[in-house]
Amino acid sequence: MIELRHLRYAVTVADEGHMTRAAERLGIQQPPLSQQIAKLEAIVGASLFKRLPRGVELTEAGRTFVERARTILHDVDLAIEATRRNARGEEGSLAIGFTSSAAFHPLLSSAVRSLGETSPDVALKLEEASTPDLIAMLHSGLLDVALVRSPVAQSGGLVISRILDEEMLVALPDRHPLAMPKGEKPRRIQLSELANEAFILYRRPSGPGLYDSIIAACLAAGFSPKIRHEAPRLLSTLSLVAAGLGISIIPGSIARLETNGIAYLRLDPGANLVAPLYLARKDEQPSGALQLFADIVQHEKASMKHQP
Amino acid sequence: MIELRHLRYAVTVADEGHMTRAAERLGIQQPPLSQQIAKLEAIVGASLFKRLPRGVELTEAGRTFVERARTILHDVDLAIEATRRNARGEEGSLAIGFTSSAAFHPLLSSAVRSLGETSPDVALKLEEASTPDLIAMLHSGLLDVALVRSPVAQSGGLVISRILDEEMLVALPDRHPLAMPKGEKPRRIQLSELANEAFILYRRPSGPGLYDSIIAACLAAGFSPKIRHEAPRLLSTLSLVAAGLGISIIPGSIARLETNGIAYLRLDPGANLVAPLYLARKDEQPSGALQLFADIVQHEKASMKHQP
DNA sequence: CAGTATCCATATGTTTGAGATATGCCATGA
DNA sequence: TCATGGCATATCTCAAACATATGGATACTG
Repeated sequence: MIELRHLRYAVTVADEGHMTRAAERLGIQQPPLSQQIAKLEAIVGASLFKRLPRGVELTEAGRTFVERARTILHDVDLAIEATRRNARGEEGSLAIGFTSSAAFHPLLSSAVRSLGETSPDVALKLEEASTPDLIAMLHSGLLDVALVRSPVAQSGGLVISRILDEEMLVALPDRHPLAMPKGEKPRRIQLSELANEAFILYRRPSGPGLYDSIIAACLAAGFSPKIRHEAPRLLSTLSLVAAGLGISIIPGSIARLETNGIAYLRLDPGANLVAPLYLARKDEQPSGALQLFADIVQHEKASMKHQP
Repeated sequence: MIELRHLRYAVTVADEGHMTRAAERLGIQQPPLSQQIAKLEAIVGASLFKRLPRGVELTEAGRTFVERARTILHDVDLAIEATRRNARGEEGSLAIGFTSSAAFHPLLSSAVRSLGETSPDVALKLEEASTPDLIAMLHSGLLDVALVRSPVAQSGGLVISRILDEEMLVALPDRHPLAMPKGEKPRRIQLSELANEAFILYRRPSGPGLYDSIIAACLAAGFSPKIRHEAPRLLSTLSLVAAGLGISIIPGSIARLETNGIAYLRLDPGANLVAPLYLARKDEQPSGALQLFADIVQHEKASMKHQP
């Protein structure tokens, strides 16, 4: 059976035109090289070299063979290198999913940007979907990784890592009595102060999310929130708040998107309400690109923590 | 060092998704296959397979590697096949040289035609030159084979094989007294009958050829031929004969080219004058195409001998 | 839930073939 | 004519591929 060793030997003998010198280059003695070339000629079923009194010369069939052998050896090197690059996350593909509430977190955008800069040959696919859809896509292999807001059901076979907790803010119409006039020192509001407010919450029709966390926190504060409106899209909640139809509680990263007509109040730490961000992936060895992305996410998170 | 064996093993494991079945296909036991895959992963420096409870699955890096491995293995098969085809004379190149007096022999044209039909992928190069030039081109490798009319000097390193002897004919103006009127039974002429004729011979400025053979035969017949004209091209001799300026002696194969105004007489066998045809090539193992051509020449010659 | 089956990895022994060494054969060069 | 160059052949050694035995982990079945 032909091996790459045979190709390396034939190419080197052809280059040297001299078996003894070729053997030296190859780090073996001349008799085994002579034998291996003879074996190769038997495998191929053709004479590749003319044995001359002083050295050897390729036959025409030998020229045909050595030319292709050279290309094959080069392709082998390329195959190894491409595989290594892929394993290092320098090339390949990565399908990243996220919920709408995770979409606006700067960590996602900075990590994606950083990955793009670090590994321009990695093909990225971004997918926004609900948490259950994201989980299903992870299981089916349509996604490699997903950023979600809650630890999820059907997480068997997945690794769900809590990346960070994001502060939740109270969004209320800027003319709301609780809204601080400009110039006044901002204070942290107690959740219980919202007991009589009309709530506008964003709720996905399927599966859990921040919605349930907010409900749970209100109950813990001693009241059942009056949910007057449920918006089908996250940004719709802010529009309704701006229109004066009620208040909402949203992750801090979203606050930056819409400030017109809306005032944002921070909650008292006792409210114990945060918007966690989870990174979910399959519980198996990750691809190079996925490993790199996870590393970048950790790195970007650490960078954000130390910003003023 | 990576070998084709590793590529074959990886591709088969990938195809089966199961090491034990892959080992069966490869004709080895499962433990050595597992070890060889591990060695390959060490050589490449990346994990190629995820080990699952039931079988294995390619990693993304593994997919990159196996895809290229598959191509490489196919290219190896192509390299072997192309080399075999070349060695069999089914592809490659052949540079054939011939003297002007050999050019018109039907053996050359039929052999070239036959080679073209047998091996359409052999690139042919035909070259007409003088005998010394042909010999020099053989030595320098510009030609692979040459058809010449005389055994040559500086033939060291060459194999000169006499292929056949071609009959020489006397060419004379059709109104020449020696020319038979149409209808009369043709007879063979004695060389000596030409003692008083004006000879027109084709002589190349350099080197021997049929010229010297003709001179020698005339001397053997008891006279020195009166050479009135020497033509620079072989066909010129026939033109001069047709013009009535003298007679010539030419190889029989050329007689078919020009019959207008010329009568051809056969010589008495005692004239001992023939136009030999030699095949000259380097004294080393021939390429596939050259070997095939030589075989075809022998075969065509045998075919011609048995034609009426 | 315990026993069994599946399937790959590890440990150890055997066999094979690549490579080393010694030497032969042939052509060239001095 | 003899020495040298250079590849081929003969024989031996040992590294590595492979076989066998077994282990470890997970899934399946009764």
